[in-house]
Amino acid sequence: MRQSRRTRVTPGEMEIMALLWEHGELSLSEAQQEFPREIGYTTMQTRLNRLVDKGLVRRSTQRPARYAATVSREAVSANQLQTLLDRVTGGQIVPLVAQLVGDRSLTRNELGELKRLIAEAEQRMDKDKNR
Amino acid sequence: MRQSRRTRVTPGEMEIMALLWEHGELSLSEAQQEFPREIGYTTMQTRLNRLVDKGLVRRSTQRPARYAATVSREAVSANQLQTLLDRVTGGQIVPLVAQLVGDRSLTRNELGELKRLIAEAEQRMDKDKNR
DNA sequence: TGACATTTACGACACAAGTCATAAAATTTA
DNA sequence: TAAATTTTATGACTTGTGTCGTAAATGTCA
Repeated sequence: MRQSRRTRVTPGEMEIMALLWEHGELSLSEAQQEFPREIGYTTMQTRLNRLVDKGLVRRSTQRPARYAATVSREAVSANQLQTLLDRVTGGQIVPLVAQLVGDRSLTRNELGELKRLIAEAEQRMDKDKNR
Repeated sequence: MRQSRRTRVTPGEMEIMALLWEHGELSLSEAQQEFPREIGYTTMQTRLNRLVDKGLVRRSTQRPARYAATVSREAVSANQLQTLLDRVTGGQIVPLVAQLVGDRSLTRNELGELKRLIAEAEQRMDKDKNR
């Protein structure tokens, strides 16, 4: 899990990361154009460079430099989820899921998928046991 | 749900809110002493006052003023969970739960509780249907 | 009441993050 | 190759948050 411990990513930084995760490598000008909002060219430049300083983005050496994420969306998501989990329920999953399914009305289909997820987890558990 | 839409709470602010949620009303000096880390008296003062400015904390008028949270832990948690949900899976619950149960090994007991949660949600759904 | 302690009001400084302007350097094109 | 365009490097300003110091106001007690 490398040095990823210090993966503190602000909402604003997430915007940029999301862009790179979606499009892959982007040049500065491409990044500016693909960005969902209006944003100054040099603003995008600064933000990308700061992400590079943090090690979350890599900049190629070729002439029109290309920027790409160095961490996966999954890794960052997992990290944020864990942080929230710790803060909201002290790391306990059940209460979090309770809040999740309790606060909104799920479709029958979603409920079915959740059941399937749990069944799979049980199977994995049985498998481990028999190993 | 009032104007709570703008409940953006930074990690640092959460520390203070957690303190108030746990202990209820606190005076400034109490807050400083109960705080898990060493923190300057006036630092705590500033942080509490800024939270008051934001409307997340209320300050009483009595002499040694008492500070108390104006929003519940549940409300803020729900808000943060929703934000994460939107960012990580575009608001879809199933993938989020998948990541949750997939990344770690749950106990048989936890799995049982999760099944119960889902069963309850199904019952609520049936109830609505028959109403 | 006068001294000591606590509480409060203010202001200051640092750093991270968002915003962008300007100008130098490199590349493209006429 | 010279002009126009694009890319890059710097620096600046702003806001929000964390950290305190100082001093005035208020409260307590001998």
